[in-house]
Amino acid sequence: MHRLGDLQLRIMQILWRGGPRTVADVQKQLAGNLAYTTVATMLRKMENRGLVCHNEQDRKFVYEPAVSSELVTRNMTGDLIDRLFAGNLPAVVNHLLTSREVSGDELDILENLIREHRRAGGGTESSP
Amino acid sequence: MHRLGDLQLRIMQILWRGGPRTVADVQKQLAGNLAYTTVATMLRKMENRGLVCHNEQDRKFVYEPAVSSELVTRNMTGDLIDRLFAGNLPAVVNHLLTSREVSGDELDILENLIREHRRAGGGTESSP
DNA sequence: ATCTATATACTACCTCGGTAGTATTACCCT
DNA sequence: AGGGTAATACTACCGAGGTAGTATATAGAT
Repeated sequence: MHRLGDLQLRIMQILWRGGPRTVADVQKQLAGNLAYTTVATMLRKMENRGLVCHNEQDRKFVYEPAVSSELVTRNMTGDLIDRLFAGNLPAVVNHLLTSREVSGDELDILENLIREHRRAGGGTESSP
Repeated sequence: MHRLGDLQLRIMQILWRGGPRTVADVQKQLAGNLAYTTVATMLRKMENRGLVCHNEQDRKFVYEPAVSSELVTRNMTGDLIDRLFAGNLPAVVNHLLTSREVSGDELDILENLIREHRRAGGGTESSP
């Protein structure tokens, strides 16, 4: 469902930041001088896809996200994990650890994340 | 560099398995009855992109991967992590833990992964 | 009343993934 | 030698992301 291209994702990220939202503002915040009409066209296409919506105000379209950052992130990562790792979460993390430079500090953070998640009731008990 | 579509990735996965590699074999192993020419065309396009290469043998093209599974996996995950998480690995793991059902067993496995990785010399010491 | 600046709408074009039909080549069998 | 069979080559087409030009409406200034 949600497989966003580069430009679309960058636009969503601008809208998610909650700042200004007219076409002109989005264009200004997009690094890389895209034509005004390019941004406007993209926003219209994205609205057709249900990614954003707009209100008219003062003759200008003011856009806002129609889907949350969490949902898009979840869909996109889930999609990749299914395609590359058959949904196997430990395989993902293993790949991340072995294919990247991970600092000791980061390893600490990861351990804490897991600990907290376990305490926070996360963990579908499986083998009792 | 490496942003593979669904069909391309499924074909690579078949080739990575090391089994038979003629067009007919790839077609057979692809679930979902695609036309023979579809598979052949896709393989030719993928060869142009440097994803696979072929040798002729007995009047048949025998394909094999030109890039490793590890490289493609690394590029695709890295691409997504850069686009969604600005390269922040802990943010990725945090998202994975909070957006999915993770069993207690899986949490154990993750902790072990991190421990082993730390022992195995992984961990670019940062704050000495 | 008209001109100008700005905003949106429409259209066009390119690339790429995906899908497949048609054409061509070459082997093999009788 | 001729015909079937199986392989590759070429071409075409669709949808989507991305890019932008042209047309049109409209508010504001003089």
